[in-house]
Amino acid sequence: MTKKRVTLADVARLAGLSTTAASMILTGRPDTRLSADAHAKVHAAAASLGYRPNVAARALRTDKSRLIAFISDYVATTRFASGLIRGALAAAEEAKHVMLVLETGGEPAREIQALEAALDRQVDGVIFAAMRAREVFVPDLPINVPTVMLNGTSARFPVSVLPDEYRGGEQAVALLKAAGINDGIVLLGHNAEQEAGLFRSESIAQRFAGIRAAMQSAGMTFLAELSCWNWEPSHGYELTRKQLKTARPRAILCLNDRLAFGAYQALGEAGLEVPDDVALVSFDNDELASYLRPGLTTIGLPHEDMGRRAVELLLSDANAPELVTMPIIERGSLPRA
Amino acid sequence: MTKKRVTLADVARLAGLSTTAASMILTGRPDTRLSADAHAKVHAAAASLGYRPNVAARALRTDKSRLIAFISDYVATTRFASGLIRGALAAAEEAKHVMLVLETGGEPAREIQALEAALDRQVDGVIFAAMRAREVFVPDLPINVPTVMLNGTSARFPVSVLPDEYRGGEQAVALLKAAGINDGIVLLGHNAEQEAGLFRSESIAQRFAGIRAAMQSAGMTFLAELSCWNWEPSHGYELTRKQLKTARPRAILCLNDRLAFGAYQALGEAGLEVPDDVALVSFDNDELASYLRPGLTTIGLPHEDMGRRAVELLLSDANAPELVTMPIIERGSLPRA
DNA sequence: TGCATCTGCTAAATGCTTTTAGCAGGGGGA
DNA sequence: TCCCCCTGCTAAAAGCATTTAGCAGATGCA
Repeated sequence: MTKKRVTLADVARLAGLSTTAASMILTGRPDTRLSADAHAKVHAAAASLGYRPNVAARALRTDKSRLIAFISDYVATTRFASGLIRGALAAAEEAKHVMLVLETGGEPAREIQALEAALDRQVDGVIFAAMRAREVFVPDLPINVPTVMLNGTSARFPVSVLPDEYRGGEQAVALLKAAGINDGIVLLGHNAEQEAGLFRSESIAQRFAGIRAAMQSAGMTFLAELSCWNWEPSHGYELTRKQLKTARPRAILCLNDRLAFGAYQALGEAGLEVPDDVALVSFDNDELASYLRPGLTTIGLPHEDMGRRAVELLLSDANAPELVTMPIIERGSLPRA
Repeated sequence: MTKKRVTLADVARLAGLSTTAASMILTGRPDTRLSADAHAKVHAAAASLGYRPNVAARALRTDKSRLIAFISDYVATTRFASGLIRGALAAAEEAKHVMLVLETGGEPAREIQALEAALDRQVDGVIFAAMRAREVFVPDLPINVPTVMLNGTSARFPVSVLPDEYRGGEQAVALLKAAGINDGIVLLGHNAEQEAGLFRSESIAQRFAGIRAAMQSAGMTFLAELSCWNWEPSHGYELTRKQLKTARPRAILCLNDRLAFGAYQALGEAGLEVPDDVALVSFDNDELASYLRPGLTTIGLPHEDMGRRAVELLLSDANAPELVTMPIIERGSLPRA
């Protein structure tokens, strides 16, 4: 069980060459002058011994660890944004890197610890991921490796990966229009006047902005704008129920799928059919959206793509922020045009 | 930006002592004979220089990396079992370890690569996590660090962490009985006769076994057992609809929350009230369960606890499997007794 | 005074790989 | 013949921390 590790020296000895030669051959150096015979012998020896390099020793010498730190507030923790990790993991694997994941709960003390733990391990780069897109607190430690902000921004690190919410907002409105719905639309989750002083996140602000711009340029206005701070199913349910008592909308533009879920419940209770009586569009492409009947058409948060992109940017030393486009997931909650 | 790292030698120099002394003091060795004065000087020097040990160098010498590998098939990837990671991450952090997460999609080639990547980095232990509890394939490589199976089992590694499904099954039945429901119960998701030759997983088999044992010892029988292989909302919906055409059950025991979700939809369409017309109990405590109205009472999968437990066992060199109890999450889908 | 023991500390080896500097021998050109 | 260059390879240093073995001086005891 506790066999000694086989080291490069063992390989070299078996091959009858120096460790220098073995190292050069196994790391695939290009400009070496070692003979084909030497190559063959070293590879054979390595294979027969089952040699695996000691990454710690290599890291010590080269200062490269093929390790990426993924530091997030709640991403791993919450099923909601886990697509970010999934994409990052996949891209890291393709680039033959490995990912250290650290969760901080958004607490500064833990953020410092996480970053220190990562830096101590000579990570080749760090990704700061936020569950909800926002200005992220980054501990004030010297970081001398590439850094990218995922689903968040930081004044200190310019390269970030965010969903293109503005266009997403526009698309939601476009979907309604394409379905022939021009009025009787209720916006569920936000009321510009009531929430005037409040700020959710830059990303959500973009979503609003895209929606409003598209509405305006199409000459459309909302029948009502229903505000609530938390976007949970129960709020969607209550707000929709209340709305139904005053005027039945032709469509509901929901600011996320959980609100839409609540709206479905209220609509169902009222005996209203989706999409014929009232249509819905929403945002996020939460798992829920596909469970609903009929399925909810929604502008998806491209978490997985974003995660991928983050490690790609990290590894390519990019230096500009990137917006990734939100996919339109058409299901059955809008009438066919 | 690219300042040289400060090394132990720098600290020692500033403190006017040897690196030996600095090392001993900073690692907090117990039986050293260094003076209080020396301790103070070294700590002061380390603090003023912002010294951080080079983990690679330390790992090289000590063969300990304070790194745990979390190798899973689909856990990080799927929001479903992400609680496993969450718990593991939290426990690792408490134990001042850091977690490498690797995802394999259940593909042997990737599993080998993941394990090699982990072993190359001198991890102090590895956790093999499976999304669905099952006999897990573990690559046939020499592993000379503690290993625990999380939500799965392996003949090679005896220590595993599994949910106590048998008791969970019993509890679900007990809940029904406690609510005064003794008959008219349909089991949604499994039919013992029809699925005779089929095997889902040991864990699910335990769930069935617990249910049957409890039914039998209470002298109860099912009104019907509805079989379907995949436990998605749409199946729950269809099966429940069909059942409603022949006989209305007093209660539905759903094998997971997604099936229950589908059942709610069918019940709603039929104008039936939960829990007064028909009651439901289910398994998993999926996020969905709390969104339903009324909330779904369910026997939860204790993923987070399991994840925690896995790293605790790993770090304590345990050698026996462990069953973690499934919590009863009471919401509103059963009548109050 | 002489010897053993303790106190407080350090030199040097060690872990494994990468990389720099350079060696030995053969061939070509003058 | 002499010198230079090329080929194919290696010795040794470097990277940073931990750990073993042991040294110098002080103290205790007879």
